[in-house]
Amino acid sequence: MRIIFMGTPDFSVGTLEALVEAGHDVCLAVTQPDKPKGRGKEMQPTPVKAAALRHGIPVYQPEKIRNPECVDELKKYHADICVVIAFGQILPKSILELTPYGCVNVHASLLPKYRGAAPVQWAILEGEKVTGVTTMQMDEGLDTGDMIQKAEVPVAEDETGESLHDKLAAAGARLCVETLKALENHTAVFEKQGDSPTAYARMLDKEMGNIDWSRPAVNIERLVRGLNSWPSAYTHWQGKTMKIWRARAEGEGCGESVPGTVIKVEKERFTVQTGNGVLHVYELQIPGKKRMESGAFLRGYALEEGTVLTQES
RNA sequence: CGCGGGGUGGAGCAGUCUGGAAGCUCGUCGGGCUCAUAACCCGAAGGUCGCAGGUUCAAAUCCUGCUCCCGCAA
Repeated sequence: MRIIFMGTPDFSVGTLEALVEAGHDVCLAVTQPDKPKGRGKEMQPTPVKAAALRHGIPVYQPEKIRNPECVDELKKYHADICVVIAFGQILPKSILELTPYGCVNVHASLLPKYRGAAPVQWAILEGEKVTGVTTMQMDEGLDTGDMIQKAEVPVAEDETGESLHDKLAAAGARLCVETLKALENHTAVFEKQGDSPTAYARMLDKEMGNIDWSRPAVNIERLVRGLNSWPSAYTHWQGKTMKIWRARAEGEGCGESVPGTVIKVEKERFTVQTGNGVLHVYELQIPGKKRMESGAFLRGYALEEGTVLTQES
């Protein structure tokens, strides 16, 4: 099929390449404008743009896809279908109806669960054992279109936002190719979503990673895993930000110490009291340093039992 | 030129302000103790102190340039 691809971050790249690989004619890649990024605030192409350029696919980066001239631009390509995956802008009806097959979206959850911007991480934060990807025929609602196909992906015990992201990106790429095949063969079955049983998976932000030690340890562990590798869970120690990269919850009960207290320091880990249960910390990072094992941290810095980690710096 | 922290044996740190023999906690290797050990005791190896230049009798330490890493911000 002749495809207009719309996507922006890493998550989209695998699907773009799978479509090319499957022999489809990707005639245009629509992606967000370049933005200054990184420490030197240098302009960086989006991952989709970089991939498109590698494949010799034209790139279009509208500031606002809603502008009428964008629709005119897209019309020029006479595509059969638009494939949208993590594009980052809401599409107007005129674009949804632009091509014969309309717009198909790959969403990183088992819809109707976790509609919204960060379904991957929210599945971990909510403690899901299974999640997946869903393809759907887009409509004007946000992630509310009729579902076409799904693929389940189990959530591992030690799953992180990043590891799950990679798994789902790969699963989404495979599923998308399947879905296009079904559409082409007219064997696709559309299924209404109904109401979502979960809250809207709102965008992640840095503040979410600030650990509230009064919460249950299992929830904090999910926060650590779900927000790894971005934006990461963190706490404060000696006025410095301490990112927690790897931790495990254990037990129940609130103990005698206030939540956030380091109640035990061992050779390769230390243990923090939470509102319910304790959290063993295995890997962390402090400003100016790379991630390090707790053991390495404890050898170089004096972390004493009784120290309290706090939400405020 | 967005703000800031840092590069010291294999790991994590101290020492830098107030130049003057490389330190701490571990790891590794050898030996000992022990039923045994991630425990304890004894000993050993291992470092161009990120790179280059400068000042000095003398530089990890002061000055200049470069490079790599990281936190914040986006």
